[in-house]
Amino acid sequence: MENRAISQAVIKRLPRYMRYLTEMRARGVVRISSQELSEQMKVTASQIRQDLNLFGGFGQQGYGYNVENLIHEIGSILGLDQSHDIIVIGAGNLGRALAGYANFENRGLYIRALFDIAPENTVSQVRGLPVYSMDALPEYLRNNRVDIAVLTIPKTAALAVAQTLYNNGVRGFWNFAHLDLELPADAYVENVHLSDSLMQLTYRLKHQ
Amino acid sequence: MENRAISQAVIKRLPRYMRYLTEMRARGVVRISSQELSEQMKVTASQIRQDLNLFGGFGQQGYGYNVENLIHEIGSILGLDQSHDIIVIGAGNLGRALAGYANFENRGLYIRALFDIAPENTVSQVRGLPVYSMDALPEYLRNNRVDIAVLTIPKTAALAVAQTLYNNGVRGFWNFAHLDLELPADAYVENVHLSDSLMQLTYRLKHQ
DNA sequence: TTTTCTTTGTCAATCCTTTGACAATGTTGA
DNA sequence: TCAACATTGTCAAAGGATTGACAAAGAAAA
Repeated sequence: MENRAISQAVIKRLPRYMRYLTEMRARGVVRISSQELSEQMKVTASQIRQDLNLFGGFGQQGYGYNVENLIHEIGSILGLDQSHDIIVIGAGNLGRALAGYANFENRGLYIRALFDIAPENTVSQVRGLPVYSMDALPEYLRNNRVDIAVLTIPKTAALAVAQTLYNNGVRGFWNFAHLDLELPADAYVENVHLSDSLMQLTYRLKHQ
Repeated sequence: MENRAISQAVIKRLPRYMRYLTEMRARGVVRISSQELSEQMKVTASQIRQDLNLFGGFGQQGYGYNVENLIHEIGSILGLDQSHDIIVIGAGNLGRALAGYANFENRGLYIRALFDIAPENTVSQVRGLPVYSMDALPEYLRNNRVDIAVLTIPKTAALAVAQTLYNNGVRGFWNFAHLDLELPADAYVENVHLSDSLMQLTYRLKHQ
């Protein structure tokens, strides 16, 4: 696709554009100028135009951007034009919460199964999704495509499980365990540290 | 405390320092140089020294930093030296997952209660925490201190609930609803958009 | 003690990101 | 069809963040 290096800052903003545009489309908005969008999103119009232009000119002088088209383009940039098969490791509250996200499927993100070490969790089902024992993981990986594994397990278990997944071809990791996962360079790990974000809040409560 | 403006970038890094240092302390590490820490955290030593110096000199030339002391100092910067009373609005899987975080209490973060609109959820209990009906919220707020409200409710309900909370004195909001909450300037809102982070992962899977 | 070594705190240079400005271009209305 | 208008795409300037370098300060060793 594009060849210039896109900065992390820009990539982080794309899903946010997506959210606002999808919201607008739901309200029946057909076209939008960078100026209007910037007012709603509380960013500069210049930044929006600059960001979008990194990927090609999606707008039209004198007109603005077509909302539907822009959603399509940004979705394609984000890889949401192709479907992703996802499994969740750890069927605790967090794992079940993520597996239950209703909107993922609209974006081609399909949760296929959950895995858990505790027998009590392997009996029931979440949203009709199968919950398997961890023992069944290697075999599952041999027989099923998995693009992304969501890790909602304790940090003590995370690295070993991630390595098993990696060795069986999984390259996308959405990690909620409390450590920064380190895997070979061809694996893509998104570490989510929820408590880090809470601490930013306590910082601001104290200082502002 | 300090008077210079601290950039958002720095504040985001503080909890990460905290994590690595706590981990080290658990392994019995007593002192650490910015050089060693930088190697483990994969950042530059210069950045660590620069960050810490914004808040005062916690190190000692020729020695480095005392791990215990540094944890204490960063904790204080982050406001973890004072206790925070927290309630969770929405007792679904996500709300229960956050209410169940074991490590919060070590940091002075006390989850006091959950609230939910659905009767089925108000009967049971999470970790011994009371789960109240949403109707009971205004009265609870009149009788109890609440520093932070965690919102794990649908975006359609989020703004109205947040305004009720704000009007009853709550100023900290950890928002998981799929919208950017807008409240008066003296409220501190930390918006967490989990699906945004997943999309960064799909971006990288597609492009790298 | 004294010397050598280590490592911080800090400054300036570099690098990256954001913003403002405007020519180019297509839209809209007459 | 043409003139007036709106808005993009893009460039350069301004603003922030990160890095490298080194003097100052204390630790460790002799």
